[in-house]
Amino acid sequence: MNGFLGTYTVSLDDKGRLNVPAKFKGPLEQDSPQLVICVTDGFLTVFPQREWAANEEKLSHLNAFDTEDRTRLRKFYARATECEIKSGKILIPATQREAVGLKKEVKIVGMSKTFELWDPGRWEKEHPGEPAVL
Amino acid sequence: MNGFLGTYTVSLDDKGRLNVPAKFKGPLEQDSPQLVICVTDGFLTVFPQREWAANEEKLSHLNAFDTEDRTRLRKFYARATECEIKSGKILIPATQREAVGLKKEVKIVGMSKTFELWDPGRWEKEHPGEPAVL
DNA sequence: AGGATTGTGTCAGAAAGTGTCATAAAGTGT
DNA sequence: ACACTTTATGACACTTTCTGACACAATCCT
Repeated sequence: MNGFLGTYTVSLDDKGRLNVPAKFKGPLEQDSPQLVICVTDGFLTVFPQREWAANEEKLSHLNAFDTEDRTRLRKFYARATECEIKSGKILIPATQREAVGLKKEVKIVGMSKTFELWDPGRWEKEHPGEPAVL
Repeated sequence: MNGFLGTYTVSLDDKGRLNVPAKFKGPLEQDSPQLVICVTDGFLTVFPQREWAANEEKLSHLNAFDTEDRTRLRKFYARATECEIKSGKILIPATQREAVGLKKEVKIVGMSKTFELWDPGRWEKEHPGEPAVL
């Protein structure tokens, strides 16, 4: 498997659940249904459990007793939420949807080890050169 | 399990009890209902029993006869209180609520092994870059 | 002791999250 | 091009969680 590739437009259901495209289901569920969704600059990044753990590892040198380090840790942890795929769908917490302006339609962008969720409008604004269908 | 992640806004009830979000209940109650709440710089840090013990361990090399070390220890111990989750809620002692200005609304910020309690106003002031909803 | 304050358990209604299914749409093989 | 399979959508019923409130217990104070 080559990880998450490609761009899809999918819809959120009435409760804000993302319908995960079939191509992403495999890689996502293969090690565990757990995943972490993190607010990044204007979009959401979805980390499969294993990948999140790898990133967390990189912060292990920071000292939770140090005020500055704590601020750095907070930036990382405060914006994240643990989620799960259930029945092929992922519930995106309302706060996170609002943080990046997700409405009914969502662009899913594969980034190999992770993937991103964008509001189509914002995606278009930040990637004006991209082919329309993507 | 990834520890405490994410930011939630919850309310204190009429007696100052924190409604612990469902996602935090598991990790909090798993080893014991005991926890320690400590006044840090303008917010409260909540340590599950086990995590508090681990931190205490790290301070064990400090020398209680050394003036500076004693100051450091005092910072840690004097500001802490032992609490418990009961019926899914944690009673935050009035002195601690007042120390960091907690009113009806409280921001809960996951920090992996621990989590923090902030007054929303203060949080906003110290983290102006954060997405508004967080 | 009596009264005030603080702490605890519980519950009902509202809000948010979850499972399932029917239909529609897209993809596949012949 | 056709029949068939897989995937996506929207809807609904159901469950869990959150909130605010109340009643009661324990503690403190004078």
